[in-house]
Amino acid sequence: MLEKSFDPASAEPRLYEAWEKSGAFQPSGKGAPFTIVIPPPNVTGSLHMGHALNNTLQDVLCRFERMRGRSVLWQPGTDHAGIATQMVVERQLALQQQKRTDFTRADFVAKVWEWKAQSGGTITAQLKRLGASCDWSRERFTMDEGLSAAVRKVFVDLYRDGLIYRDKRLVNWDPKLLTAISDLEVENTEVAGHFWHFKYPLENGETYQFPIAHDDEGNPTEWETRDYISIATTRPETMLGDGAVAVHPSDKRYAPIVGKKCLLPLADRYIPIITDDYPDPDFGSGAVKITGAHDFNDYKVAMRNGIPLYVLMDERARMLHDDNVPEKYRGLDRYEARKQVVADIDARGLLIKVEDKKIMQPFGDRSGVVIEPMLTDQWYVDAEELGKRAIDAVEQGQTRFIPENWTKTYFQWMRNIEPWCVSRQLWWGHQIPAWYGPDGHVYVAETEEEATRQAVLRLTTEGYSLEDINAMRRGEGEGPLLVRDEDVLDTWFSSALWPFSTLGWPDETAELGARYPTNVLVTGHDIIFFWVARMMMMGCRFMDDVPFKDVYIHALVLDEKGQKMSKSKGNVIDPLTLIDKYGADALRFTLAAMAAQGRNIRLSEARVEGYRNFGTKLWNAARFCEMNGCAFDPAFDPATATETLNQWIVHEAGRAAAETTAALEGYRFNDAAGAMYKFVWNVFCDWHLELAKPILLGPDSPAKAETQKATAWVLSQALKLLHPFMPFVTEELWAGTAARAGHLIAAEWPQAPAFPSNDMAAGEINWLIGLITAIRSARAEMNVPAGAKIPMIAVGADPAVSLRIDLYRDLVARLARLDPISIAPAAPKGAVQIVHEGGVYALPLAGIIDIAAEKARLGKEIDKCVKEIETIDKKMSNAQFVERAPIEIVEENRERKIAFSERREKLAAALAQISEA
RNA sequence: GGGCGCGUAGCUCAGCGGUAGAGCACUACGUUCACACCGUAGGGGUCGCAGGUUCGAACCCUGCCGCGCCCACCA
Repeated sequence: MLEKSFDPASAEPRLYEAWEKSGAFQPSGKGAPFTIVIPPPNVTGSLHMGHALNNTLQDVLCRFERMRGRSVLWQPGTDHAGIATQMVVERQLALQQQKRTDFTRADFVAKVWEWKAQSGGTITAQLKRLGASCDWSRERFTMDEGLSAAVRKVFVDLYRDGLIYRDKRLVNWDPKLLTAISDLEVENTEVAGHFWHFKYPLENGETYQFPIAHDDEGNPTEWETRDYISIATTRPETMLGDGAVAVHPSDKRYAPIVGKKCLLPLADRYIPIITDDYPDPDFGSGAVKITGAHDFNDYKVAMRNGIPLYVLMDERARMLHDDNVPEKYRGLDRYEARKQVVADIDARGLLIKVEDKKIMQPFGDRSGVVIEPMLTDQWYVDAEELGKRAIDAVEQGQTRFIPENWTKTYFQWMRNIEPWCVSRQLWWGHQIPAWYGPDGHVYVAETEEEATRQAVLRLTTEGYSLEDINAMRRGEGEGPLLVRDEDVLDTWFSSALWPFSTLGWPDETAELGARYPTNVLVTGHDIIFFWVARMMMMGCRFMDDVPFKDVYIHALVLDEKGQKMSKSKGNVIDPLTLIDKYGADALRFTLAAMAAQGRNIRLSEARVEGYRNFGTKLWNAARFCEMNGCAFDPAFDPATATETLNQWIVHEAGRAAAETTAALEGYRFNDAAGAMYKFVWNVFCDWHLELAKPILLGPDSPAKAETQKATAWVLSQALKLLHPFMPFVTEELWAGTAARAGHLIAAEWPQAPAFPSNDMAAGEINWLIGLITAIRSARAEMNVPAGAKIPMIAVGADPAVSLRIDLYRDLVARLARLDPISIAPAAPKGAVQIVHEGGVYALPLAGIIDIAAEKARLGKEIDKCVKEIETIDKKMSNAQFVERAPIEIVEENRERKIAFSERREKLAAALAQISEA
């Protein structure tokens, strides 16, 4: 016996455990492989709405394909999330008044592992609550031994081929986290700032004529004598590191002083005035100060022109104690230094003006502090070279993006790609497999032994004696033989290998052979660059093939007002709260139903509630079946059904199945969910069960037996079709409605041939539904009390209609609340008349009928017909339309016109009659 | 500056060349034995604006007006 209602809280854990125990999450071994690798959530993470959507969609696909007989592997795992995880642990240390540097690196890393062991399972536990059918026996972690080995191998291999190299150049430096970060980890935000205009005096009191007024043709008409060059900056403190002032070569205003020198105030150095294409003569003064060591643009100009770089700041963005920095600024924070510089410039009478200005400022996406361009040694991946094949693969369609427009985003980035800075000055992560020898040479190898071997070999040829070398190895030399690079790799480096490293690479495992390329990657567009592009590069390079055939890019989940959810805004909707309140099925169905391609999801709780109600509806339908002896009979063959009603519902179920299947094949999750929603609620519950009631509640008969079986059969098909979306409630009903051998999760997906279509039956039942609806509508408009039974007369029914009336008399009577139903040649006086599919049906309400209301109703109906007819006439009278439109369309219009005309005539007759009465 | 996307019923959104749709909200009615997390019926839209293509446009094209996102070095 089914309970009165479904209780997700108790059923979900129980069902999940049963699935896992049954081995359903593991690939079956039969059927073609279907593989998805999960976008590994951060170990530090907890489930947010984005995860909920992402994993719901993956689970829908996995369950769908599993039921279709594929050997499904959904590969789970988590990401070590370098910066994020290190920050979490450091925050915990801070609570105990400790900091990372109180520990040795090894001890700190051990602490992180400890933390991971304790709390790292949070997100996977939460994924289970969602119902994710991952193969947990294969769970991986980006820093586990196998994946770390893959990382080392990839690094060494790329290094050997010159695709990874060490270089000193300007990087994005995070002065809070004290590490370099990649371009992608920088968020440029517009903030209110200032634009300071300074005078740099010319050397030796030199002067020149500077135009200050122009005629209509742009020729100067007025000049002033200047002994300085005017520059403007948003970052005054960097002026201390200027190496030159640049003007555009075509800028005539400055032509007289190009090649001369000006004084760099405060630093009291002389710097050259040079030309370069970079300055825009129409912006600011047209002259740009060049601070090569602290600005990306200036760096390029400095490189091109051989201008020296003056490094001003330390790793915390404080002014250096260094010759480059005048004494009074040393040790100041960059913003303190800024104030001081402006004040000092002003004091010297060199401040021309200060403007308010919106400026784009770079912030670290994790630290939130302003990023400082810094000249440091870092490791870089040659993304341009690796990107070539990744671009080709998408151009040639080996990987396709869905929706397709994301290919454009992908190409745009890939075609303008910059070297990828992969080293991070952190402790938590994959330490770079590079060692430095006493000669400063770098040895890159998968193991220290190998690096040592290389070092020994090289040093011997360089003239080091074996004795010295061995002394260094023993630690008895002047220093150690090798010192390992301290840096770790960008988290995305290991993530980039995920599709093959989790399948066993570099070992040639069976999975790797069978499952790479994986079928589809499901992810959000926010990590196309971070992750998708990098997987494409690494996959093409190391597997010689793309990592996935399809990339399904899903929406972002926003709040109901369309705002990004964020803790600071306080508009975060917690998926677990919704699961607690409405069940995982309701949340899943909501997300799937709203996952239309190319659109963001504005989640509202009302919607979740609505789909919870849908689950309840399904549950109650199943209870109804149970109470009425609709027992599932495995021997039942829908093709043998002889009852029209049963033929019809099988036909309709088949349509729903086909629609759902096609939608899922095309990643149209919303259409798939919508098709099932409509079928279950508006077809199966609203009509099939209602129409079946008289038979089911009536005496035993072959028709009743067939209806019971057909109804149970259709319900079980619906459970299958809904299972990918609502796995819990459907699984519970699967077990609760019949004794079955296996779990629903392992059942076979309904195939089209199982649903014989039957247009005759469809036509008949749809006629019946239309008639009942029309009568109900008329009753309501005539204010007939809902409970009142009234007579109906089928007027002048032709033999076919008479037959149907006889056949469905009881049903119509029951569902439209009629008694009796008769057939007569003419309508009685004062009756409400309904026109439906060419037939006229009269409700004799003499006495109770509101004649005015009925006239109004008929008038409205007639108006509708007239309007339709007019529209059609307009089309048909257009010779061009008849000539050029497809015949089917013309024919369709002709038929519609006939139908509307007939309807109008019958309504008009009814109106005439009621007017007489 | 470049790119992507969105403006359709009060709200959230489907539809994307041939009869304007759903959910929620709203109104009226309902003690019909699965379900009030329900049932029945209903109201509500010049599909942002203006042109164009077409026999026909919410849908295709162009421009404009709003809104959002991503990328980018204007000091």
